Amino acid sequence: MSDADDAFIRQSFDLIDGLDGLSDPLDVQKTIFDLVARCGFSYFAITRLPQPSDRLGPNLLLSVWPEGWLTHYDRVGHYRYDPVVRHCFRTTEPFSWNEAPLDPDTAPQARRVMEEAREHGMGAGYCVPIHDAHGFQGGISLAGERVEMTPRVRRAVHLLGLYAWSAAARTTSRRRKPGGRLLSARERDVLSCAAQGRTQEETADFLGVSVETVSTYLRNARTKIGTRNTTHTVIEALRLREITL
Amino acid sequence: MSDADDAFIRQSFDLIDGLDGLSDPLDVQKTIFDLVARCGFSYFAITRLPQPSDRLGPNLLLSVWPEGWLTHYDRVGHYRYDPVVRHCFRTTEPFSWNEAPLDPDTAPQARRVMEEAREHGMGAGYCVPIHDAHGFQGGISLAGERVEMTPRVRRAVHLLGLYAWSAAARTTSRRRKPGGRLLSARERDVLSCAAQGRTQEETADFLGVSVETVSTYLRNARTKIGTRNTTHTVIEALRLREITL
DNA sequence: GTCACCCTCCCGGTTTTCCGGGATACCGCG
DNA sequence: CGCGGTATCCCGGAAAACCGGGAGGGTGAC
Repeated sequence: MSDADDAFIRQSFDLIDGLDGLSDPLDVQKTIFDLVARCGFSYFAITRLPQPSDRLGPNLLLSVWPEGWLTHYDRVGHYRYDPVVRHCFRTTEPFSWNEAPLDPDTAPQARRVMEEAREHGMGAGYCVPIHDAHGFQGGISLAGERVEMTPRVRRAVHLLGLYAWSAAARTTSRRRKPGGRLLSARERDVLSCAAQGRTQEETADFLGVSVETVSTYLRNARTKIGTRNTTHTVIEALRLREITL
Repeated sequence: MSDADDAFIRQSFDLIDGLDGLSDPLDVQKTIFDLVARCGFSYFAITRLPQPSDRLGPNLLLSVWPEGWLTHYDRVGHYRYDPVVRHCFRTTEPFSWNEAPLDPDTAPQARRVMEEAREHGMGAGYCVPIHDAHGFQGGISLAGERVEMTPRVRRAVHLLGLYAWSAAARTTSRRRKPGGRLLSARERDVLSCAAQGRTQEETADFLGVSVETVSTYLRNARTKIGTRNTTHTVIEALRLREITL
């Protein structure tokens, strides 16, 4: 309720207002970092996540992160056990790192991740998970020696995280191009049809090609994604965002 | 940037701060409505959504809605064609009702929904979709004759919507009993297996039943959900949250 | 001007799923 | 005590999907 809070909130909104206009990811990074620093954090990272990957590096969008931490994190394979990452899959609410529960079966590894983070100057952190219509997409994490934010500042950070993430995803247009896609346009077409329950014949009709063509597309999609049948392929394509509902 | 905006934002944050303490849904409803009215809206609704339901009524959490609109909406079956609802499935970003795209195949029905809403005093609206780790969960819609909000107010409303929704969901403990589910446990099992690419035979092995049983489950699930084949059923079951990935 | 895709079509044979009948048994509700 | 729902199993024929080939034409890249 303090004036400091109000000032921070106003600045957050100012920043959010300004994000739309930015096109250089470094501008985004700098302005976000300024704000992040104002609430006591030393580091932050905005990252796309799940993806067929067990490393964080290739998925990082923007970050100001301790020297050597990322490479270490990836080399050791922390991604798989990081309780913060895991918790992101389950919740849409922002949370403090220490609130992330430890899975009983990977608790030792998880503790090690947190321990090593502490040694790198990140004794505490705050994470805003980002979900879209298909589930967990990524997140923004703030880190420092300690976290001390009023509930009100947390909420401002929550909102900031949502918009910062989309600005980061937009400006670092890593992928997104059809070149980055796995499937061809036609392959996506037939999978969309399949998802709607069409048979190959109906799909062929709908797309104005022969059944054999449709069959070929489905087969190619199967081998490309490495799936076992059409149902499996549709589900995976959905997860990979090759198609939408 | 105006003082009015700042005042609104401050009040939004005050309200959000206060939501945690409320346990009576009517208190939540009243305070939200006060705030909603301040940015020019006459109505609002907070609703849980997809669910095995083609009616909105049973899923409404809190609302201040025009007389007779809801019953009409449900009687006519608008839920299935409402472009605002449909758009909620695809996006996590708040949007104005007029930004919701019309699906080409249901455009006439969709236009009718919007037309009738207008006749009920809701010529414009603003919707904040709510998603959780499993996808679209519900939303909060504000409505009135016109929408005129500055970008900054929209963002405050966005944040407000997120917290109002969880407060509404928490206080109206309208729990969906497992009895409310459409499919039986076994039917869900076989669909999960199918989603992972298993054939009926493999599924039978996995579940320790005969292939015929698996086949029967799939068939029953098909007829229950009203789908055309396994792929279609899996997709729909996913949408209805009967199964998860 | 190859090379690599993509789009399109075709074939024959095999596997899988779908369809629409069954059947038995258990359980809870009224 | 039926009635409805679930869980389990069975059958035979029809339809659809899958498999592994082949093959021609287009386009863009190196």
